[in-house]
Amino acid sequence: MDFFEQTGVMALGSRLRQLSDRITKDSAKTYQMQGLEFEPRWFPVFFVLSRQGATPVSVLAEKIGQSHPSVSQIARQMKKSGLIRKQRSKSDGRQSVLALTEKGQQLLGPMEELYQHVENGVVDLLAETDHHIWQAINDLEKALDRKDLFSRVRDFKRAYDEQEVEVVDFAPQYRLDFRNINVQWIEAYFKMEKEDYKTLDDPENYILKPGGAILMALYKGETVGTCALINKGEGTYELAKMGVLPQARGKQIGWILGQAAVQKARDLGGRRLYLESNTSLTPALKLYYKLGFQRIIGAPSPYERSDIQMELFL
Amino acid sequence: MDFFEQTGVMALGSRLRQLSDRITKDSAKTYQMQGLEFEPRWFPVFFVLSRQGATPVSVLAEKIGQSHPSVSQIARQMKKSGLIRKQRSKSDGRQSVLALTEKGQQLLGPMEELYQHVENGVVDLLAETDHHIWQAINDLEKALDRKDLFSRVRDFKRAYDEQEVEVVDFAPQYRLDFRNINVQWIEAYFKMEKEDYKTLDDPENYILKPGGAILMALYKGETVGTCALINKGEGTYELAKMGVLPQARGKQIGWILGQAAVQKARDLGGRRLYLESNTSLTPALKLYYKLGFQRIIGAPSPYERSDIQMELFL
DNA sequence: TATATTTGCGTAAGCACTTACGTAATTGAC
DNA sequence: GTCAATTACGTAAGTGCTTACGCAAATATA
Repeated sequence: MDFFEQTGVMALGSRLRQLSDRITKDSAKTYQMQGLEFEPRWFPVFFVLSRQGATPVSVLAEKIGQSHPSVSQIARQMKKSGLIRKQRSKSDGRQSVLALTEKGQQLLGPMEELYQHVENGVVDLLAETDHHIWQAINDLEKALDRKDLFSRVRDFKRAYDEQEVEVVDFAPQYRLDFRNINVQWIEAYFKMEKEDYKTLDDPENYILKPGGAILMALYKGETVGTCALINKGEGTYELAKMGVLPQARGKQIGWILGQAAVQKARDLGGRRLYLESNTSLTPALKLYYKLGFQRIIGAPSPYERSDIQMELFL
Repeated sequence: MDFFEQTGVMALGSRLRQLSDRITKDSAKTYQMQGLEFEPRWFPVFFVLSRQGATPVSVLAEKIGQSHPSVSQIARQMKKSGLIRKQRSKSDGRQSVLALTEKGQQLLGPMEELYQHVENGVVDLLAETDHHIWQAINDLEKALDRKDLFSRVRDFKRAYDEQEVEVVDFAPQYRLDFRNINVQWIEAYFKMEKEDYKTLDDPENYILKPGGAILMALYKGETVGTCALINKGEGTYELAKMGVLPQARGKQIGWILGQAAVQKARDLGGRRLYLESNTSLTPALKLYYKLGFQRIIGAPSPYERSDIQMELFL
């Protein structure tokens, strides 16, 4: 299986499944050999019932680490085979309590014997390995419990992306990018309004000259996002024209850009940031909350698409 | 998951599956995070196609260690997503050759980046474990390739059973067992014949006195099988009345009993063993062949159920 | 005490594989 | 060259799990 050597760890899930299938298939054969009409998937339930006696479905599910429908299905099969009995709990009418029948009890002997053979077989098998799978799985599960694989990968990606993202001040060569990025997102969700054309076509006069600012986000040197601060007087700036290209989403660019904008507003001597948005843009709103903005009511808006307003005191 | 600590290794298959599911689920999230519309199960196929270029379905299946229908299904999904192209091979009209499309090629960049993040995440994860899962799986698979789990377990069971089986000579207290075991199997497959009653009801006079022998097999002290040698004169003995109780099957009792019978025939000075059976009793015939018997034709039979005759020179 | 919420569990459907099976193309045997 | 055997692969159905959903019983809240 040198395929897995090449892919490294990307196909770990696939590989574990193959191993699991292989071992489950062999288990099935051992039951048959022992003359037992018993399926490998029943084992966890059987085991718990044999040690604990009658147990409700949900408790079983929790103990064996599977979902309750799984236990429910196993129960149906085992009941059909006459190994278990199912009863409503008297103390709690919702619970369905499973217990071994006579026939189920009779399996205990041959089962114990089989455990012994399997134990021996596995010891024999593991004697040939340098690295102990059982402990390795234990260690792995504990490590995953502490922090799952996704979170670990995500953190590495974030660190990588952050290092590739750069926020720079507006310069004439960005005029077209500034316009395009904004047109892109506005047209994706709404319609361009008169107000939009004014500022996007001539940002120097409408934003910069009155004491505002424009920031550009670069990812690996490419312009992928932008936002503007519009001077509203009395220390208030409006955070507006904030957009990130769809192909660059998921790289924390909005977050980095947003933080830079807040800092820029402070640098400009601002005391309060203000923005207008639309409740349908949930990811954007989440970002604003994360940046510290809070919802306010009132104040008339020049944008038709605005149905929520927020502010942040610096 | 202290459940698995208790079951030991019996639920290894189940446990590996849970691990696999857990990791696959996390993988799916990493693709999403990277902004890729890509499913974990596609990865092996994608990987091979990206390294090797166009490849037929069966070759892919072999390389990634899955069945060809699995590749076929993955191919359908990936084609629907526009990542691959499917073409009949020109050199072999049966083959369906898969290759990445333009869109598929475009995934290569982001994918490579993701590999890096996942690699980092996994290294981070494994740094917390004392036992290395990757090597452990490698070792385990190699050990399974040498001899699979079932064979190992089976061998331990055989050794155990053999040690629990004892073959003893007939004694008066076995008269009922001898009769019952034979009636049991004869009635399960055929009908009792007059000849049967004679020998089963009075084995001393019909078998032992004329110079024959009867062996009883005991499993953990219980009588579970029997067979008889009937003296036919001129150094020929008939192996007959051989039966093992159904609940004791799969413990090599027939084999042990058969070997003992052959040895007993030699001890009695026999030169040739002879038997009659029925072609519908395949497990029995397999045993006889294994003991060294060969099929012969001719010779009249007193049994109606006999349709095959075999002999073995001692 | 009524009512909303939560809990237990069954059914249905989905997912990532598998085996079983059918069909068409190729190869081998004579 | 013909015909049987083999090979490639698609579809269908099965397996061992999952999530989604709905109903009824129990519990919390007012």
